[in-house]
Amino acid sequence: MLVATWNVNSIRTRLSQILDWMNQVNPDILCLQETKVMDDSFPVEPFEKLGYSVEVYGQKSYNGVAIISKIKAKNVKKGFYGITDPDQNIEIFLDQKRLISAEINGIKIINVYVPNGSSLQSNKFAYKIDWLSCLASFLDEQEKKGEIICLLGDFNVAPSNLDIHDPKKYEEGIMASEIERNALNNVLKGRLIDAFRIFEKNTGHWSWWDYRNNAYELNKGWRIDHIYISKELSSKLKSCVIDSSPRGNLRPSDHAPVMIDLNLNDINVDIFEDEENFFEI
DNA sequence: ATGGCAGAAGCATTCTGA
Repeated sequence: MLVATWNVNSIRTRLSQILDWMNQVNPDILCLQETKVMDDSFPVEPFEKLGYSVEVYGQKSYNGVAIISKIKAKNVKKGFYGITDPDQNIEIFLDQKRLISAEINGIKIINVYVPNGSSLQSNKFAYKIDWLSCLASFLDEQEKKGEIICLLGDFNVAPSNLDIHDPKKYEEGIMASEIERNALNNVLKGRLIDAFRIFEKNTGHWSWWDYRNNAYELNKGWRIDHIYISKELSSKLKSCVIDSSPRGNLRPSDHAPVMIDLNLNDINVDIFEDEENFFEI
């Protein structure tokens, strides 16, 4: 089962590129971020023609997430919900559509578009840290329910200096600061694994290249789009790749898709049954 | 330190992103 994430930076502008990519790659689940469109304007039909079901949670101009899947998603939820931590106030996050979750093949798919934060001095940075704190509480609730998780999307955080083309230049800057990395690690809490790092230990692999300064041509990128999976799923993980080729398209998104392949041959497979073969982090 | 490039809204230019 192929599960992919892609910040497409406008579904309407990128539609033909997304369909082309889906025809080539044939993903089972594609999670999109920055769709930038209200739900009633989302181009659902082209995906349905390809045999996919579409779930959207969008707004005008900014943000917006979607889950596109061959198997219809169950228990679709939009935004944060079910958080019991009294310190969290989800009301303040309602106006920005950044999270959609659903059950597919017994796996809880959580598709996120984490706020960028602008700069460490900005109010938006505090919002980013608060949003990640709320996401941690949200994951706590999923863990309580015993959910098998695939948390994926645009995190706007490079987890380590290996994930930045010039870490010295961006040291303690936005997407690279210790505060953001700690906030992300507090979401993961060791219960979720970075699928990409199971296979690749070296630097030089990016999922985002700035539109400016010829960053893609110079391969000056960052790895900020991630797929995190429950430990229970790690024995089912066959691969995790970043497909940088769409970044070379005419009028590309500034992000590339990231994809995992899970070995779920039978939709009724009990994913709890062989837990003896975990990868080490 | 700043801008650079791109998309949306809307029709000139501003806001936002990363």
